[in-house]
Amino acid sequence: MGKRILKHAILGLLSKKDMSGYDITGEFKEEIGQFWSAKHSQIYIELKKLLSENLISQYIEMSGEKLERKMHRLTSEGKKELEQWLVVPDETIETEKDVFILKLYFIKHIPKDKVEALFRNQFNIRSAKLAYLREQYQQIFGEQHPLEIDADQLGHYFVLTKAISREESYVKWLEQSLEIIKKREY
Amino acid sequence: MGKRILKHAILGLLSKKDMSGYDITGEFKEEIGQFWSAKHSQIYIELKKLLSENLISQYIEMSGEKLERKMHRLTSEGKKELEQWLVVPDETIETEKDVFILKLYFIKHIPKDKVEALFRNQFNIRSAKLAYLREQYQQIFGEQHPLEIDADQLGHYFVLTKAISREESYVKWLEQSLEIIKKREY
DNA sequence: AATAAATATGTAAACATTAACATGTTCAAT
DNA sequence: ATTGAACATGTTAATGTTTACATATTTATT
Repeated sequence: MGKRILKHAILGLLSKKDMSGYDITGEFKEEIGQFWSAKHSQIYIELKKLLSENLISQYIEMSGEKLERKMHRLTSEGKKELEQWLVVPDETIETEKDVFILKLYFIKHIPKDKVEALFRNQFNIRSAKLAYLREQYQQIFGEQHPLEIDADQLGHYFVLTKAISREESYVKWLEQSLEIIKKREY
Repeated sequence: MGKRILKHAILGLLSKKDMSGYDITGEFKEEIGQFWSAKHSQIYIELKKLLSENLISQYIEMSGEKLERKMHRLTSEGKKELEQWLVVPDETIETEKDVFILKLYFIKHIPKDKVEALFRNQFNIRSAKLAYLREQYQQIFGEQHPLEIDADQLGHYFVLTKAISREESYVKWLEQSLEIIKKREY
């Protein structure tokens, strides 16, 4: 990190439509949250920074009589910044941190029954995630062929298929590994 | 984060053998670095913290005449702390951040030729990583059957197979997705 | 003998992230 | 009418992480 990813993630989200900080917080709870996310406390601060950098502008929309929604819109500068960032290839890959696998590296110090419990827990969480992602896919793309997907939806398509692929691979590996654990005298 | 993962990662590494800060830094450049890593600046500070918490002890080993290696060893308290941490199932999964996929979500704003360049770049990096991991696997486990692997090596086996599985899935998805990009008018 | 790479440890500043604190509005259900 | 959930925005403190600064030794190569 240290590369202002959140800055550009927000610029990207705002390139789709104007949003409030609350909206952006919500986006990170949807599919893109599988690959980047942030808490509202960080988002409001980043929005301020982007305003002071003139990459976005702000206007107020009212929800009812008193409740303000501070909406944000990309400036032409912001759009330029986003487009420049998007085309730069990343030479290195950051560590995709995974505490479960880290723990497994130290399996020697985990009693066999606890290992099985850890595996089952991880299997349940990952399976649930996979089911959710597949449901999302069905709802949005149904039986649509990838070549027929609207250009506006292509980013969404790739994110969803990537997330599904990641979880399928994870679940499959969990099943295979648990089998090994069970079969071994340990 | 905010859950002292590095603390426990270091305790775990020290459970295998006594190590210096430099050694630990090196470990995070090996396979376990696929799932957790830290820079030496963070590690030396964490070691100090662990010392003050009495979870590790320190002694000096000399490399030559003047060059000190400050070795660290788990205390019984440290071992207990590690064992307790290992068996706690994690209820939530942290976002596995991936800047490439984040960028892809905003593909609408990337010119087609640049998209292909980004894909090729990612393909090259991921393929190289996969090749390295497979080589490691061959060197360490060869044609050995998982049921015959030494208990001491089991953690290593799972970390390596998980990393390989992750990269295989990634590369496959990259190939399929690039095919779609190429076939579409975009 | 000189040099570069690897070994070895540390600190400081900047930046990123989370958790907790803090407040108020609107909408839906009872 | 009340209550709870969702909507909405912010700040502060603590923690985690990276980058850059800083220094010195040992080993292998030329």
